[in-house]
Amino acid sequence: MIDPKPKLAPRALEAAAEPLGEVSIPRLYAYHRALRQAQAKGKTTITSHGLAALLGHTIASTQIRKDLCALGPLGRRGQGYAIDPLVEQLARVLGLEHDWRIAIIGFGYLGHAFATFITAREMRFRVAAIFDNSPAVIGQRWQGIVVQDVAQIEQTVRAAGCNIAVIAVPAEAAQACAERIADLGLRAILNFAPTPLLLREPIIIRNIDLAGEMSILTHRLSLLEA
Amino acid sequence: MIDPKPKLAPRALEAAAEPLGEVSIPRLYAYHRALRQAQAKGKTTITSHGLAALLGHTIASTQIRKDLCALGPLGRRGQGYAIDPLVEQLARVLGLEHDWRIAIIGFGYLGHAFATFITAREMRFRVAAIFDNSPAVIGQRWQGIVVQDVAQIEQTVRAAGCNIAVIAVPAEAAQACAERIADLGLRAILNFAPTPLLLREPIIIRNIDLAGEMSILTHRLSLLEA
DNA sequence: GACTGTGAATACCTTCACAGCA
DNA sequence: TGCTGTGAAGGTATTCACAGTC
Repeated sequence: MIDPKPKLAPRALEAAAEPLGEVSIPRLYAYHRALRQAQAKGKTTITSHGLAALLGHTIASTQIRKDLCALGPLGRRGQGYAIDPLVEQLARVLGLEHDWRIAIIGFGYLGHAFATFITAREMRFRVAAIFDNSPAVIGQRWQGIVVQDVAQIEQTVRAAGCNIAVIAVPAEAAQACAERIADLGLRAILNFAPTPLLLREPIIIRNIDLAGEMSILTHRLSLLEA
Repeated sequence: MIDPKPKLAPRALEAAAEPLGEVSIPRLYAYHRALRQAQAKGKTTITSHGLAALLGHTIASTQIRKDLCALGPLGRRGQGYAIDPLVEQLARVLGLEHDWRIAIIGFGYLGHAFATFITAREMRFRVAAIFDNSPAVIGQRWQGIVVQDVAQIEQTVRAAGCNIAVIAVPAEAAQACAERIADLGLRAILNFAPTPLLLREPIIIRNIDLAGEMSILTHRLSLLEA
């Protein structure tokens, strides 16, 4: 008999491995964003080509169909997709139904910028606690939230019921912050510090490496000049 | 992230080197960063395993060798790599030899944070012009640079000799900014606005989609709960 | 005819295994 | 023995081609 499942790489130790590719998620989010705009304009159906056009053809319509097809039977052949159920299903898959409570650690310009940015666009993301270690910053208010001393992380994060941490501290301090966050039982970190976070627990980590992004630009620019 | 996947005529790369994979560049940058730290500690040689350890084993040593091997004959079998020439070659490939002059468009929290962050770590990146459209911000100074009205982009960017633009304006304004930048002849954009930029010229674009990154976290968190 | 859904083909990336060299 | 360099294998993501449906 033929073995139906030779799959599964020795990846992180998660119970149910995701059936959905990591790279497709940001695309799904982009679809969601574009479709809500279409919704707001009163549109009720759309084709994969139409959606590609909304996205400036940065994603091929074939790719869009593949992605959406993986979420279930959402389209009608010959017709296109009904937008409402599509948006709903995307929100479900992306986990946008919950309200997420974010702890921001490090409230310099970056932490500040992130807080402002993420709450401006997405109602589902709520900043629930803010920490810094500078006396000049501790005690400040941002949208009614008082910036706490990082020493308070354990009590405050627990009390505020945070489930996502954003690390926006200098590289030297990031690892220690991450460990405390992990010990608290949080399972997701967005890390702006240009250093890898090493944790024993199975934490979901996304690194945003601004200097790394710049290096892609400079690399390709210098190729152009050659 | 959701970059157009620059098919682009590969003739642009020409004699320089074989097409270096897009994904490898941030890794090369991470090597560069780690190796400079090792340099600062007085180390002069390192093995691929040693470098992997410096990176917290987030990258396999095999991968490191593959990446470095693509840059030329840099290691000595049985010995390891001499750090100095390695750092030098990495800097060359990444385009870190030039001084890059950055124009920041949109000087809200995000633009401000980016300016501070990128100049703090990397001497090669210099902020050369800053723009905003808010009267409250125009005229402010940041490290000696006066924030200009966005209406001044054409004159100022040219005069300042900028070669990279960072777009940190609201989504609605991003496309127009990008077009003006492209018309000015700049060839690289780092875009924080959550909208695809559509340009006729072959511009190198990197999108940083903060909400998209968050959606990856929420997606995987909701899988864990299931 | 128009559009979705999907196996097959392709391109790309990473890991493995080991040859080559100090 | 220890380590780099590299072809081959294994996986994953994207594109193609077309069958299926309205």
